[in-house]
Amino acid sequence: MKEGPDIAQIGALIGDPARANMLAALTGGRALTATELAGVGGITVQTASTHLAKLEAGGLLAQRKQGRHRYFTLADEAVARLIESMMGFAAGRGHLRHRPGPKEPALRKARICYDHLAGDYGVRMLDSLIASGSIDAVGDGLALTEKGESDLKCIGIDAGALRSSRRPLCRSCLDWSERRAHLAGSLGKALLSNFLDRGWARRTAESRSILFSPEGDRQFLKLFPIDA
Amino acid sequence: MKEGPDIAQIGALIGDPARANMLAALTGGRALTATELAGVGGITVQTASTHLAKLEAGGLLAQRKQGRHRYFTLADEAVARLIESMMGFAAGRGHLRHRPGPKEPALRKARICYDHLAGDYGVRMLDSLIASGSIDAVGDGLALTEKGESDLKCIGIDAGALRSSRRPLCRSCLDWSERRAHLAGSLGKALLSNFLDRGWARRTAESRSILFSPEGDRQFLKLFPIDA
DNA sequence: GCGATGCTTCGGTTACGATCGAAGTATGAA
DNA sequence: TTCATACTTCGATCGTAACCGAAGCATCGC
Repeated sequence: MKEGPDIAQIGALIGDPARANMLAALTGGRALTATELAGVGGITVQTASTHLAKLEAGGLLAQRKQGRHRYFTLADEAVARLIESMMGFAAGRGHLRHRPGPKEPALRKARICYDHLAGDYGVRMLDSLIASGSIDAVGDGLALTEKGESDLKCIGIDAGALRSSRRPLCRSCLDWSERRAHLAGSLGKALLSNFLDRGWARRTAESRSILFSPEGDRQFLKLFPIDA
Repeated sequence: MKEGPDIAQIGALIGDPARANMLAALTGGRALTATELAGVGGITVQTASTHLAKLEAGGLLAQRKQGRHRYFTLADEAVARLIESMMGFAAGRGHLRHRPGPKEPALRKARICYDHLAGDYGVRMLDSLIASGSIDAVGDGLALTEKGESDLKCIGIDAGALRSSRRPLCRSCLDWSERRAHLAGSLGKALLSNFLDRGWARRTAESRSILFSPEGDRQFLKLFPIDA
């Protein structure tokens, strides 16, 4: 009965709480050192080291040596998608690790998902882009319209350049907190970078949450209105 | 750092080889008894029983008592999608459990994926539907066109009726053997049922593969041509 | 009622892997 | 060179969970 690919291997890799925590932290897109990841996982560096070696051997992580540090990241976007999709699934089943805590509200409002904006703001942005006719939604799929392309140019995003990369321009990503889609892909990444560059928002040190400044908040809500 | 849903729990559930085998077998869509699943997992019934209880407690399985049998199925389509997406991921990383065996070719040609057609034939069918303008593909999304709706009516499928269900009509599902999309959703299910009803193909007892009769093969290839 | 079948629960064994202390390697700083 | 930092490897411990035999329920056929 051994048919098809081996999902048990990956399942087991993700199945350890310490490893799952590390992977979730890396979904934040930032490269982290072994010591930082040990903190995230609640274990010593030695243990973390063996975990990280396993994750790398399993193809989930990539590492980059830099001086005496070793920075770990998710191997590629596919890993990030897998983790996020499992989070979405888990959230739907009520497999929550804890009761809503203090940091939760900020996370639900806006957080980073690999390299793009997620949470309430991420969902709102996509809704608004669809409502304004900048993005076409067909089923699960998303496509940038001509109107969208010219609108984006106004805020300084060149969709044509993004299109040349092998990565899909628009991709929908299921949000585990909102249970609705937000915008991923290279366009999602470009938009978030744009907000950060403008100083509308900034990433936080240890968490995945994105903090908007009062002014950035105002601008964002103006740029992506929601009709009643 | 405990942020978000608990993916470790589901990872661990899928992470055991015996459980992974059972889940993969249930992706075949057929309801299986505990004894059958024990065989699939290569373990005794006692062990299988505890595994199944865990999977049910985790929300991955549903069971239905019928006489002295107990039939297990995946809890819902979301579970099937999760499993298939993990298979796609695993296949992409080369996490294969074994060298291609004797049953492989049949599986690659046509197999069942929860309740719709996958494998080479599944991919071909979707390609053909898109090429003929029956289905619109935008990004990852799929939508049935008016032409598609009337074409389907000719072979006896009422898309309007399917639309009334809560389940999406068209959904793309990544094929782990072909690494390309095939058609899922209620329409995917309806098409496969149609082929089975017509006697073009039949399911096999223990495997996920779908066997086409010579006549069914001819009809299928005629109905879903591929342009050079 | 009886025995047979399908499945679960209990008890005990076993093995694997997560864990950490301690020692070893590499890089940087002084 | 010497010390400090970042990380890995080694070795040993410990817990958990997978596993099966045997016994316990439930349901069917007779």
